[in-house]
Amino acid sequence: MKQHDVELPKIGRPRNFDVDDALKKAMLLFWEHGFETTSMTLLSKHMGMNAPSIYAAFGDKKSLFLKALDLYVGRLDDIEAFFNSSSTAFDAADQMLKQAAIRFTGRSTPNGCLLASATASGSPEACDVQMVATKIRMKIESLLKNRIETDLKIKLLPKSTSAEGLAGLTMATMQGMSVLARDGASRKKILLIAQTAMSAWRSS
Amino acid sequence: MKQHDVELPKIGRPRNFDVDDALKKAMLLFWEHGFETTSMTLLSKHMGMNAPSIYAAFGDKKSLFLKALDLYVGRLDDIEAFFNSSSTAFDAADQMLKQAAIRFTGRSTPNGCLLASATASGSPEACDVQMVATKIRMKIESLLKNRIETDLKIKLLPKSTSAEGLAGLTMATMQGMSVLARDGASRKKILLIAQTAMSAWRSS
DNA sequence: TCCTTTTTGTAATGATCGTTATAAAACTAA
DNA sequence: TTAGTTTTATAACGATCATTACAAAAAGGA
Repeated sequence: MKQHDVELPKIGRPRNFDVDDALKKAMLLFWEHGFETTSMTLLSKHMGMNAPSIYAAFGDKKSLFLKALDLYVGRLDDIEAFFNSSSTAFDAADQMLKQAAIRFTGRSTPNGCLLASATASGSPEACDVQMVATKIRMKIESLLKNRIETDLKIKLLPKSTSAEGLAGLTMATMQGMSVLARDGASRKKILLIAQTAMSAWRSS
Repeated sequence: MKQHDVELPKIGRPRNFDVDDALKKAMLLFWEHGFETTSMTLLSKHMGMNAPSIYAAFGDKKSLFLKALDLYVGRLDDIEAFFNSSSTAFDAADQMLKQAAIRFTGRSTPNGCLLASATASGSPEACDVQMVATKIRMKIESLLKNRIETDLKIKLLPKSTSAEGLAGLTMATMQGMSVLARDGASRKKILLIAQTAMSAWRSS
């Protein structure tokens, strides 16, 4: 899906790069090396653009990262729609973990989760970037918790179920799977962890 | 516990810093900001030592980080002994998660886990430091898996139990709890996640 | 052709990075 | 006091950081 929020000028020297392609390459670099530990030099090299072109097209490094993060996460509305269209909260969480396991162990992408690792640590100057990642995680967890509470209301889950506990465990498992994936764990192993986490739903 | 691997010289100008205290301060900084994103300038300031003193006492930044990591993790033999002295594998994992939850939400320490966040991302030059953290995680998981298999042999756990799945889930949960703790989740919340994760043991 | 507009490539900016050369300071031993 | 040893503080090192000034290049419109 192309981004058409930046309309191309009709006159002037034409660009010799594709905006979406360049952003995707930036995303992959941030995914692999993190926000602060990916240098503009490396970005410039892999994006096939000189630094001034990057700044003209995406703004400074922080803006570029936030755009890359958006590209990685996708629209939160879509996640909400996915949760709500799932037949059960269990299915929603199960599918999310399975898809995460697959994404974290892709052959043509870095291991782990961009959201989990790219801003896991940082200097004091980058704390606002960390806060953006934090807000995304909290939003996803909140959406999942709401979905669980829906099932609780219609007695699809036992009354003893802790929506906060299950939503929190699901998020923690997902972010933890990222760490293990970065350590080199196989897709089979990560999928097994996801499945094992879901077994907590049957006896909480 | 003092480190006595470096014996003090009897002559020469006396040091005006305490080795263990300085290392602890370095550990706290790495814990909060990560390996690459903690500068020598910041370390120097908080350790109360000039850069040359740091280099003389601890070696370069990488050596200092590895010593701080050792101080944080403690002896792996102790972890193994703790696992083996636990009455069950379940208790071992439960205690580990509970203690982690408490450690990740300490009032006088940074949130989250140094091991999880300090090397979560990094430039290509720092990949050997990441590998050290990876090896520690894999070792702990291996010890836990062995402990689970012991219980499996004496039928303390159902035959259908996946030692790899439970050990992996426990590690993933722990590392994931670190992310949520860094996001500001309360100790109560992190403890609830730990407890919820342990419920997977009752129905795997 | 010339003007305007936009992107390009090059090279530079000041700041900060990790690390170290140097010499004064502070101690013990003689 | 003097010599020897170690740590101190200062200041510098070259490298790299994110960012930008500048001018040539490449297009459309006149």
